[in-house]
Amino acid sequence: MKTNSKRKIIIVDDHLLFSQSLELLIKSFGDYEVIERFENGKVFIDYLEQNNSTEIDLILLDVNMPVLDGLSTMQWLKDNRPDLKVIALSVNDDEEIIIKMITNGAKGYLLKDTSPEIFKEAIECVIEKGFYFTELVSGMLINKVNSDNKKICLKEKEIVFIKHACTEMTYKEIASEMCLSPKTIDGYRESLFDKLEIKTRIGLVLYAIKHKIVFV
Amino acid sequence: MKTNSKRKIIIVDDHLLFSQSLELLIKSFGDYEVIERFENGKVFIDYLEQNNSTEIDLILLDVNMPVLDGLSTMQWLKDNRPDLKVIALSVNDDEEIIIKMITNGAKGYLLKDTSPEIFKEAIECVIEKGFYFTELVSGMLINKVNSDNKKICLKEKEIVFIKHACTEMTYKEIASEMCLSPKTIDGYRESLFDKLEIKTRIGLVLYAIKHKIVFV
DNA sequence: TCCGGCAAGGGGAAATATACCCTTTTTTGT
DNA sequence: ACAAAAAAGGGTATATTTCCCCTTGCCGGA
Repeated sequence: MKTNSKRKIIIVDDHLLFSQSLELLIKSFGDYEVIERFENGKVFIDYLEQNNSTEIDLILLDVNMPVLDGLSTMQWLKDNRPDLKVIALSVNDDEEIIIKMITNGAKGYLLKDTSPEIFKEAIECVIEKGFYFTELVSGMLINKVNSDNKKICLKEKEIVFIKHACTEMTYKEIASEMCLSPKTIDGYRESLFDKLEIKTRIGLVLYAIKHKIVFV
Repeated sequence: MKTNSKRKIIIVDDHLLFSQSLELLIKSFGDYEVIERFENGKVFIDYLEQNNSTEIDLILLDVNMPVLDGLSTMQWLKDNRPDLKVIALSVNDDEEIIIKMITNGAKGYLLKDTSPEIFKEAIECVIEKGFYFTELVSGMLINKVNSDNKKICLKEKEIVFIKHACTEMTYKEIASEMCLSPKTIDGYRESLFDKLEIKTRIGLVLYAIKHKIVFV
């Protein structure tokens, strides 16, 4: 199966220190070569569009990047190059992101505090067998399919309202900002309190921040 | 000045992929060797206490680590080993953290998306001249000394109150929780609104989260 | 030592803002 | 055309915010 040429890997990561260092690490494994490095999803996609016939064995994709992040890049890959194998790399173990990366086709998800040995194993595994999941990730997948039935879904208007609720505006001001009656806003509030199992606007703010609806 | 032996560097970073890769990068520069790597501040300090006479030319210290983070480690170094030169490494440019790292004696602060060339320059500069600051960091330092006069300082009771305010408790409940009259709580609230230039409890919650008084 | 100031803790009262419940009108999808 | 949402209103009870005042204790200067 394997030819005498080395496996071709691409790194997409905005942390230049990391990506350049990682290239050295990968080289030290012997069987691999890093053919390209990109500092965000945008330049990587540009490259793919220019060079759509290049042979690529594996992509190491950082999740947190400027311009075009790992998730958006993964979504593009799912639609345009589902043949490419991707291992997502990230510093955080945010369940939501991990699930999304995998449902968009990532073949593995590694934290950056993974040991080089595991890392090497993951690369080999994805290239040979097609996937590699750590216990952390498998656990999340199982956890997800079990709790997927009662997922809370917020409508667009509700999201807008929540964002406004996370400011010092009064409900009355929010209503006029959204061109709705204060009473309608009152309705949004009440149904959200019910849905999210909270009792006060403070609870709503905490929920919004925790679930990354608003950023601080 | 320089002997024929290489400069001795220690890396403290929980991202094993990064730290091992970085070691390779540093080696590739030629003049340096990584004599030890640690995965958090605690094990690093343990090492220092066991080997207090080891010659160390430079420490590369990650800011975000489990167990004992970069800031706490820096504080320990300031008190116990102010002779050691440290370059802080981080993915985020949080002004507060940067300032704190530097006031605790860090000789440089680099983002992980720094290019390897700048990185090499920073290492050389810190070892030879004693410090290296990027424009980003210098800008923050200037910005800081200009606004340092009106620094907000919160008292312990106020902090406790703020933490309670970031829950769904009413002020009355907070008062009884803190064994104070609701009126006293009202006084805290009013003076904080004034001090922090906010108008509502929502503003207080946002302030608390932004300034890491409470965590979400 | 006395006195003024100041900070912490507490109070009254009034104006808004929030929260909750229930009903009516309008839109919308099919 | 009809049921289901969405939008809006009425009314009321609490909570929050604002403003001004009072006591007590402590500390530093005259």
